[in-house]
Amino acid sequence: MSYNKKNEFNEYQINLAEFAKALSHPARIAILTQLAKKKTCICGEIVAVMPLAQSTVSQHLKELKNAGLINGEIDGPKSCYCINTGKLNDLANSFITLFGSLSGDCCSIKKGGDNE
Amino acid sequence: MSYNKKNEFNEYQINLAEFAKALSHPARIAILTQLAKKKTCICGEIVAVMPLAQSTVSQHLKELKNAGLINGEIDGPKSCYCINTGKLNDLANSFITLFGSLSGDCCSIKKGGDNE
DNA sequence: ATCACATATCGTAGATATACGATAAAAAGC
DNA sequence: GCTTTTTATCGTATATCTACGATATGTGAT
Repeated sequence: MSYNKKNEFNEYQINLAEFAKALSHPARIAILTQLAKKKTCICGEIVAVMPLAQSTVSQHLKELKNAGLINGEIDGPKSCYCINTGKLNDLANSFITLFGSLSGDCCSIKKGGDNE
Repeated sequence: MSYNKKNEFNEYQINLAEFAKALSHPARIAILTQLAKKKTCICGEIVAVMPLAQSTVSQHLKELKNAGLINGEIDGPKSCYCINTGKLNDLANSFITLFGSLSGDCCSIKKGGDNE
């Protein structure tokens, strides 16, 4: 019947979840980190640094682009990516706000020591 | 041959990605928000507020628990959940650090205006 | 012991995600 | 125009996620 109920939540929750999803693979974290490290926006270089096939990296780049976290531009035969700082900061701030709102103390459950 | 290469990334990246994955569904964001709102740790109440079946909510709770973001405790016939503030703050801080490191300015790509 | 209630787990169907190689597309150089 | 280089897309197999109903489990009351 229904195999996806994501849309029944509110936009704020959907947005945050989508952002989190974009970051939910180590390769995508690694790509973002790499893009930040070399301020010039590499592309084939990313492939070289990753333990993944070129096509797979390209797919991850596409997802990051779809999420709006990076921009891409064609530069001759190469492609040139860089972080979309505005969007990323926006979402990061939403996340930080969420974290803040979650930090309240909780009920009676054992605290201290048990961290997992 | 290999359908999962996540382990070929470093631990930091894997940890952040797992945290992000735990947050990558609106239902789980909603659950955390709800847990924070009512400081007393509800459980059946969560089901009541969600557009999901009881078993589905239970599954989401389990994932959050596996990720270490919430604690669960049996309280009579009910189950009682609450946010694991320590772990959540830890991970949140890692994320905030990541965001900080990504905020550098980028190459020549058009800036301003294009926010996807 | 039995019943009622709350929750967890099982089984499962369909959707998505992740990975790859193969191939297409687009630009630069010959 | 053809080749090389670089990247994107297609087709695909397998794994994982998401959802549900059904059922098991566990507790408290009767």
